[in-house]
Amino acid sequence: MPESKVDPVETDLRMAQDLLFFAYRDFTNAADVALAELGLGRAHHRALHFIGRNPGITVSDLLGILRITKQSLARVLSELMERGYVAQSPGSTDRRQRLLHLTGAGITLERRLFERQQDRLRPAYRAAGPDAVAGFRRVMSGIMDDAARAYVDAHHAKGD
Amino acid sequence: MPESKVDPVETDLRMAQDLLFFAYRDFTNAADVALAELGLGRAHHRALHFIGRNPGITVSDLLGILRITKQSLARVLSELMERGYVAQSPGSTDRRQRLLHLTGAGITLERRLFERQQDRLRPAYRAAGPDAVAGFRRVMSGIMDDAARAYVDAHHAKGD
DNA sequence: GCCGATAAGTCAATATTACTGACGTAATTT
DNA sequence: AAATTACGTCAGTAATATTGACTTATCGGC
Repeated sequence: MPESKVDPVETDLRMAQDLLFFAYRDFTNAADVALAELGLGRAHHRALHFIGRNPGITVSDLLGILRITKQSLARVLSELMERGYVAQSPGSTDRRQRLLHLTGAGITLERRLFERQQDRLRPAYRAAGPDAVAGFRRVMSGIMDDAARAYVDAHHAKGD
Repeated sequence: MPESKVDPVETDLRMAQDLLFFAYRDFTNAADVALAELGLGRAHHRALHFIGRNPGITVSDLLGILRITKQSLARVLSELMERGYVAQSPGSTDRRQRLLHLTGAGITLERRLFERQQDRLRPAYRAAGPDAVAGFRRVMSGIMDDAARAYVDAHHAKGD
């Protein structure tokens, strides 16, 4: 593979800065209207997403994914629990743990937010085609750090 | 192109949520250490980037790109001007405008921040290869809105 | 069974980034 | 001359994040 020796030129990397800024801005914006109706923000959406994708996740594992402080997460989590979107249950082997999961209402809300993001994502994927999507995956995986890449690999294994 | 009829399945779209979160998180984090040393934040970096890529940009055009309010930008811009990273000059045809550009120090700082992001981007691009990068571009362009796509197309035309 | 380490929650204070709405000034357009 | 535009600014507020210290309950090793 001779292309792996070709150094990406600076203009390519400049473009990537723009792509990441705009795509992330508009992708996250997609769910904002639905969130604002409920008085919730993006931090709540992120928590809902990762709890929904990882039912029974511990607080410390969630902290490790989000990379925010315990205090920042505590506010978001207690609001989500007050409103009945998230519930806790003590760990079966380790009772210090409070395993997090979405309630029925939480699943419904998370799905609604996901649908708004699908509206942006689905046309982009269809227009770009499967090969482009595979390339997108490879580049995005390469940008994130090792721990994040391990998470993605574990959750979205090839034959999954 | 039969693949354009294939609907992306939900697991693909779920993966995209993870990819966007982690790649954006780690990409933006890359410049944070250098920013923190100077007491600056990501908002300052974003302004430096778009002024640097668009010398002479007007305040309202910059507002349209960043999609923040005038007040949020004002604070960031005045800090950057106080510290001598950004300067203004009146528009030649329309003297109401304050055209923004980086000073020598601003160019140096922006380049330093860019280098930290290159450290993440360059290995990802090299490992993924040119075809993957092209796919990455197509998908990311598809996710952003029309105005953002027009900006990217104008700034990074095929034969550029 | 004791004891250090761990999981989680909490308190207090603060910073960054963002928002809304209103108002003022200068320059341009009609 | 009047309306509009570009920019700046003031006041108040909200969401998200931070650091540091402290408590409670539980676990694991000795």
